[in-house]
Amino acid sequence: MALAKESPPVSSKNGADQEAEYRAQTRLWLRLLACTTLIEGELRRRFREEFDFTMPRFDVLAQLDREPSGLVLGELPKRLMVSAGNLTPIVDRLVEDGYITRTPSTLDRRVQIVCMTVEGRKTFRRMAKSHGSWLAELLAEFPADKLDGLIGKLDELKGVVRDSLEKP
Amino acid sequence: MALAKESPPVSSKNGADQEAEYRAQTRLWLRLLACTTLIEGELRRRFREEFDFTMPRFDVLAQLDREPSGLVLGELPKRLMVSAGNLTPIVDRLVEDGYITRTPSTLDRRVQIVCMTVEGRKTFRRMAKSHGSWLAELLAEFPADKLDGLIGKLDELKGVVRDSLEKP
DNA sequence: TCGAAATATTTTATGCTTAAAATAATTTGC
DNA sequence: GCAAATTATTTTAAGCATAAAATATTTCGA
Repeated sequence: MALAKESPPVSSKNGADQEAEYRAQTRLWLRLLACTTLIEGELRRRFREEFDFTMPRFDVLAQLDREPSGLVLGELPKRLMVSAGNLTPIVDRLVEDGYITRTPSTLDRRVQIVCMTVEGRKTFRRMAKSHGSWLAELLAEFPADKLDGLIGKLDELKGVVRDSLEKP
Repeated sequence: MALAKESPPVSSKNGADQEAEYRAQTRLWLRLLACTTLIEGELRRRFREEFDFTMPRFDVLAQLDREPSGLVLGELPKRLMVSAGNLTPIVDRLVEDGYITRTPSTLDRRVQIVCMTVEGRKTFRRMAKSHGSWLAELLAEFPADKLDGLIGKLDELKGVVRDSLEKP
């Protein structure tokens, strides 16, 4: 039913219609992407307008906020699911701006520890509060009793995708 | 129950715990972002490895595939939810590579019509088939009977977010 | 112990993305 | 008709993202 809404399957001469097999999965992906793009764009805009900040910078601070004693630099790319090279200039600037510190480990000179400063923590907490309220506002009309259900389904989705990526 | 899993609410001296009010929405956003990031990364990787192509380029072709007579250039940023300036170099390169044409309108010299070439359509169809099968593979373990339900919930989510963005 | 493999991080090249300003053409209001 | 507003598109500047190569350090193995 919902499957045929956008464009009806076209029967192929060669038997099975490959395209139709993929349709539901493709539709799911397009919806997921649309939701994420919409929300991300609005969050980005607000971060810029209200705090002259970016989401990737906020994401780094969010990781460090939960680690009072700091994090090994190499943990950040893993947790944030971005490449290591990507983080270098972002961390550079957060250090320059005084939000975090970057300290070489005395045990292993390849390793560095990044840690939020007091000032950084203060700024982060303020932004995090706004971030939460922006989301609450954007999603206000989504039925509250369906929130947990959707979260659960997305958890499941994340699990199957991750499994699929790890196995082959 | 699921609400308190990641980090338990901390009661505030000032009465209501603001953070707790936002928690469910924030969790939803983080799941959404995680799913999208996982899938997008894998699709990007495969596009590059298999076709030496990028997703933004594929997205432009996907729009044009449905428009045999082409599209006014200005329609693309709207449909793809990206800025106009963003598309300029992407369209430039697709023209250079012979996948699409860009023709100035005779009626209004500000306007240009973009249209897929025969070669472009052939290439796109080939990539689209792979794209569908990659998604089918990534999502294979997601229960088929829950697919439409999740799509529907995401449609609803998209609706409420869009409404929230249009009104204020 | 000393050369090779492994690990942590940065650099480089390329491409996407935005916002804001610039350019060019058309339409509107007087 | 013609100046001003509008519309379509490109340019610019800044930042994010990746992959691949480079650098520096440590660990491992013969």
